[in-house]
Amino acid sequence: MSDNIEKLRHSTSHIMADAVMKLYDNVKIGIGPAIDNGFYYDFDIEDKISEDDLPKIEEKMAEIIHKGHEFKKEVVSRKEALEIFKDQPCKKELINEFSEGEVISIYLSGDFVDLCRGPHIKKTSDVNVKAFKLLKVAGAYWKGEEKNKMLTRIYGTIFNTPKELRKYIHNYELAKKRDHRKLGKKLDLFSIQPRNAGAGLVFWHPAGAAVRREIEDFWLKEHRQKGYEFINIPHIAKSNLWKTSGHLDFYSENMFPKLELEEGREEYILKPMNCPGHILVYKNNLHSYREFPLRWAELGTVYRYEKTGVLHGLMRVRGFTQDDAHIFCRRSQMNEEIERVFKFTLNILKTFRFKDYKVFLSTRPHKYVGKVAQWDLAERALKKGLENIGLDYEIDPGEGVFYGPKVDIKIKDSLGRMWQCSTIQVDFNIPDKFDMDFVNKDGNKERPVMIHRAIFGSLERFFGILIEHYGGRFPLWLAPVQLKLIPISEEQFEYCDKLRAGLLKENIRVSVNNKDEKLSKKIWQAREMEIPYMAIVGERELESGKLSIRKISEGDIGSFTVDDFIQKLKKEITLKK
RNA sequence: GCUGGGAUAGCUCAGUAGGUAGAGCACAUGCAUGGUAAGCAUGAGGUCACGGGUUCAAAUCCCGUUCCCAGCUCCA
Repeated sequence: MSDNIEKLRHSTSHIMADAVMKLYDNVKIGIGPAIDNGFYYDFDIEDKISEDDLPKIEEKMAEIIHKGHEFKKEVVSRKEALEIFKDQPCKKELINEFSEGEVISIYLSGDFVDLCRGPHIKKTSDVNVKAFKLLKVAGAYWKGEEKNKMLTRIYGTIFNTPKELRKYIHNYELAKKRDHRKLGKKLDLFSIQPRNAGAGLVFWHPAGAAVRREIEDFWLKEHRQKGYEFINIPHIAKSNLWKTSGHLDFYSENMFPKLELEEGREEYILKPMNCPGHILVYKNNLHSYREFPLRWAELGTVYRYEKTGVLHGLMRVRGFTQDDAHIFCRRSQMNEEIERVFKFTLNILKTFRFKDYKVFLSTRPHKYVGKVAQWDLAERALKKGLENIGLDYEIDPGEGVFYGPKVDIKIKDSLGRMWQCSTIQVDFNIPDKFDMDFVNKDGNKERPVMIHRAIFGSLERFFGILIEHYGGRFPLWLAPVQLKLIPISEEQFEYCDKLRAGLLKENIRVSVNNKDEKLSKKIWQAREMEIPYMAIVGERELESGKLSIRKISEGDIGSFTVDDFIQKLKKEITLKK
């Protein structure tokens, strides 16, 4: 965002606050910054504001804009500031947080005054009234803390010109069409059935499951090549396991209630993570340094009790499958393993043509287990790994897991919301808790380092991201149906069935449209379902043994013999284009 | 969980001075046998989210619950 547009947005948020204060009684103001794509302002207000009220506020803003008030900066003392904002508790709180000697400035525009660092545009009339729009109303905790009061937040946006505003709104509408929840229904990929099964529980329909299977196969092959072995663990285990791991103490609010069998017998717990299970496999044998590093992977399904308000399509669910792996190694191997995981991860993301992601290093949280020195060591190891492969990253302070710091890769959805997918976590603590060891060169027991990692994160979330990333038009290798056979009339139904059987043998996902419809409609239907290839089969094709092929992105691409076309498809599938 | 808005056919949605429900698509049947982006007709399909209340009468008004949407907080 350029400084210019940021100034404009921030200034417009002042104008909005001014308008709201003029329209409603007893308005207390929070903060009102510029953000990506717009601005917001938070209000503590007795009246309820709904989206229906926005036009009214916009009108008032237009009035203020037309008045052309100058934005004037004044530097004031703490005492003066407290006097100016004597009726504004949020502002007073902020003023009192200024350290001694820090410059406190206010900005005036007309009779509106705000505690503000600036900078601002010159005057309110520099805002083009046709280039701003208020977008939505939402609640937001004061200072972003759940224990604080919830304020009313109004979001808006502004651009330099009305044309840019229209473009933004247009793009936003287009982006909404890519929403995986919408496409999931349209393409019949999955469903979530709160009434019949429960919120946040995903049903993968045949089309969605076909994509998942393809992703899983790819994942499996890649991991095997990288020296991973696969294990499987049960979905429930006695609660003492979760006591040992620390989950009962540190993670219980995200866990489903315990499963009680008989009165007085031990309870069972539905796993919210896979690591304790993997550790039990480890601990069932004696290990030598010679085996290391051990890389154990599993597509492990976990269940987490998430608050209803956070559930979101496939992106945030209550039951999901992680492409989890745990690497057990010596300390001396740790750095190399971390680097390997980073490279592996980036490589896999590249296959799905992801380029636009952000990397975060999350450090020690408030609630943590273990010793600070070990945390520091783990954080340094991750940092070093990131730097060695030259990956740009941001620090996310206090966002680590309770047992260790992590590096996350977050990917944007169609509306720009970031979702954590890949994660790599270095853990010295759970090995401690489980008293894990291996025999070193000298015949002594030594504690292994554990690296937890997932590349997709969860298959559900990754699938959601993928649907939006491709806008529902999956590349051939992932497409639920790769080829639609379209007979022109009933005369070719039988021939198409035969063709289908042959193509299935070649591992092509193919289906026949045997509806009693016109050709043009069948083409339209296949396009609606984003099927990459169609083969039109009429009398001519039946006689010649050729297929008339249509590619979704290019239209009619001519005719091919069946064998040639199979080779063409297979080549494209292998290349994962 | 919190703030605001919602929940009507498989899907997208109409249905405000309270009077027991409609459209398009999809589905089934019939007609049409169609050559590269939606042929015509007919039919079937709904405890209007769930539970309570007000009323002679509730999809419609009120309360609660569940879930959904946009944010916030929290997370893969």
